[in-house]
Amino acid sequence: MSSYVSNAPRQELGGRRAETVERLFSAGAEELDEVGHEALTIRSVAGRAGVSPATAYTYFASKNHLFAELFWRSLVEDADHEPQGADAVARVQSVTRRMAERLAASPALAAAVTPALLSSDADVARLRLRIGGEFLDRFARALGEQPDPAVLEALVLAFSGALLQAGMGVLTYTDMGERLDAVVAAILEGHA
Amino acid sequence: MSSYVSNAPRQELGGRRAETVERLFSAGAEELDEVGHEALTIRSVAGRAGVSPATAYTYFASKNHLFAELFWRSLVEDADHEPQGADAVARVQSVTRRMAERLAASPALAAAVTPALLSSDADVARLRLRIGGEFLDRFARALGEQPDPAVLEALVLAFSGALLQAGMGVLTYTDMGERLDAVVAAILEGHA
DNA sequence: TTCTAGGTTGGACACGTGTCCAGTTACGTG
DNA sequence: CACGTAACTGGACACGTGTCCAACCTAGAA
Repeated sequence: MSSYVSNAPRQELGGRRAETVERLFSAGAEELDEVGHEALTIRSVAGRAGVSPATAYTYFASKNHLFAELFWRSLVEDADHEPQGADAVARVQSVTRRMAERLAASPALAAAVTPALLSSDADVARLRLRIGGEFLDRFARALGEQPDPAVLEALVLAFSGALLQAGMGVLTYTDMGERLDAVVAAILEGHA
Repeated sequence: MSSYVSNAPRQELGGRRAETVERLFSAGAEELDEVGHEALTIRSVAGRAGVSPATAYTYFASKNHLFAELFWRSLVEDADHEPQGADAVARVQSVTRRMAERLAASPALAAAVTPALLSSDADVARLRLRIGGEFLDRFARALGEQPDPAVLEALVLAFSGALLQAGMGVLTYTDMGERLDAVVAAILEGHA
């Protein structure tokens, strides 16, 4: 079942609904770092938001959709942040560092989103594409004019990989930042 | 609940059990590409293997554990394959190509394993580490002596990333092979 | 043959998921 | 104020998941 939120892109949803969805988002975020994504239930989120489960389900098709939506929000929240640094290496590193920091700051969300994005849910699929696009944009902007497509792709893949590894608990999100610095440098070496 | 299979590493399990588990593996693999990982049920696999669900659960802690175990098997099945090629680039590419081919050959398993490996299940966690180790080994071997650790890590991350993207359906597994060729070349450029 | 583990079984259990829909409540427009 | 519609509710539903355990086979040793 396809649900309301971000369903019709760019179309803000009206007054009452906006409030309800807002309350659901907050409740979701709180619940998430209180009990973690495993224990979180749409019903518990609904309860915390003072709303019935049925209502929650009109906004979010699934737990995974909620996670994806929360992640997307935290991503756009940070959209204004411009890559810092003189050369491409530094700029790309500033992007990965920034993302790693934000993930480290909300570990529960980070842990939730990786599996969530793999869901076959239609609403998740839509967000997945947007999120992927956003990553791509950020790297492209950091690289500057005429980026080598293979390099750009290598960066996106390495970053996704890091996300995956961290999601699996092989890497902590703070490690991730440091490791990616080296990886970025290695990838960009010889690509002035 | 921790289950039998690969629980005590290197310890083959005895006659009767070995047969049962074997039947479960085959049934699992068949079921997997007949109905896909979403629809697959431990109970249905048990049924197909001519075994009760309770029995199946003594071998596999969960659906995810089954997928991880199947993937691990398909990986070791291919362990003897040596990297081909004169230089590091070619050798690494032969590794990624090979993996991509195998994944393309069993798309259902590929689609199943990515989410499965993210499970917090203890049995899955164990396999996850082994699998990660295996990837690392293969790349290290392909790179030859004294590989630059950052390069090695970049490769592993890019590969995991590709796996993730393909798992999300952004990439087909056949695309994956080709794209990785370019990415590998880009990463290795300037690292003789 | 009888005994005894190791394996297997059936079936009930508690819980979570997402769906559905008839009925109720709140809002803003006339 | 009254009324229609948009939003919400409650509660039942079908289904899947993984757990548990007493009873039951079955093969091989005594």
